Amino acid sequence: MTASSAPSRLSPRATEIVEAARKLLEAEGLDALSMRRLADRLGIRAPSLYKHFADKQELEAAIISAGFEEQAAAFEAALAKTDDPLGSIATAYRRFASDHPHLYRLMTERPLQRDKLTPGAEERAAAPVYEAVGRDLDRARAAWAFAHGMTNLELNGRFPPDADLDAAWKRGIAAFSLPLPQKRERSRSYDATD
Amino acid sequence: MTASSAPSRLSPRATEIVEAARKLLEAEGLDALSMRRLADRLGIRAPSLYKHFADKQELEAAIISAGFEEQAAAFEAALAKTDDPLGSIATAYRRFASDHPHLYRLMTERPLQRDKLTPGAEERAAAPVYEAVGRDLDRARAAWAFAHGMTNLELNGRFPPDADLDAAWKRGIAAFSLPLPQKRERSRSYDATD
DNA sequence: GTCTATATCAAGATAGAC
DNA sequence: GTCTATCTTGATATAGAC
Repeated sequence: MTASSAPSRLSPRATEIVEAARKLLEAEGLDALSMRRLADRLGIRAPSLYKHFADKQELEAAIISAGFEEQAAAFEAALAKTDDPLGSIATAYRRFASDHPHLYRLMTERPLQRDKLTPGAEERAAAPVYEAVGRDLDRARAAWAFAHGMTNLELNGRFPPDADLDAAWKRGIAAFSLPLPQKRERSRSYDATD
Repeated sequence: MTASSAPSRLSPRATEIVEAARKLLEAEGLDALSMRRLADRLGIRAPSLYKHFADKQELEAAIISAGFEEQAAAFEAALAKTDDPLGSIATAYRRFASDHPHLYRLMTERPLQRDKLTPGAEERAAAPVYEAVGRDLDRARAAWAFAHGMTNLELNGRFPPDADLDAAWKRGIAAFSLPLPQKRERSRSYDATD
């Protein structure tokens, strides 16, 4: 009974397993992430995994938690040195998803089992977005939805192949950015229709 | 060989099967949509379904095509009688997804097999969004991404339970709406920071 | 921490008769 | 258009030995 249902520190071996699982996920996609195939990669048998994780959900939650931590670090770094907070975070967001599309899917495509996640990880990833929009909750949620929507539609190949997605990203970022305080004249420009 | 891989008119029996499949999907979710369970609902055996559809993907494509047609009709109706095109379409979009969450997921969560869809159905559903934003492609894509992102995050329970999602929707709709031509003063108001 | 053996279940799909 | 019989594959998970 090494495994527990409450999120707790992982043993060294469990950490190795999570890392292998993430590699498998990123290399071959969500459908390939089965206990059998993971065990194959580790050179052990599938039932052995259950000594480290109570069930597959717990393993997935560990992967997701690690993803949130990584996302949080990327967002915090993006925010640290920029005068375009939302643009900078959006770029980091987009990059994270395109670097780890299958991980991103795992993290977003289903309801989160929050009780199994590392406490605080999700919040830590969300906080920089909130900061970047001037601590306006509605704006933060709308901006997040925009970024997630772009990412998801892009990952699912829903845009035409010739679509200028950079331009669409820019349009959305502009729509949710705070006006620069030092130049008041610009506060109207990004909504000019033509 | 009743079934074909190219999208063609469905036989009456095939149409019945698609309707039953959609009911099963909407009632019990994507995981429940198996050939066996569908056959059960129809009172037949699973192999019989393969006389009407070459494979499961073809059946799913028929469901998705019907979903696009329905979405298109809803959007066209929403656009017909309103002075707030994007707001009106957004409401229709949100309603479609909340009325048919599992269908919405089927329609959005994976890459589309476009060669199996009813020709034109996807485009017909997209056209009203394009119209609603003044035929600005970047704006249309950004607005679509916002709406899809809100919907997807909502369906996946990613927002806190006490989040004011109506407000977030309003904020996003405002961000992508065309300024009203007759009242020029309003064109700044929806971007006021505070 | 890993093993073998096994339970249980369900999926998509085909062959060929009627 | 539907049937029975069957193939093939793969999943999560448990028991109990070492």
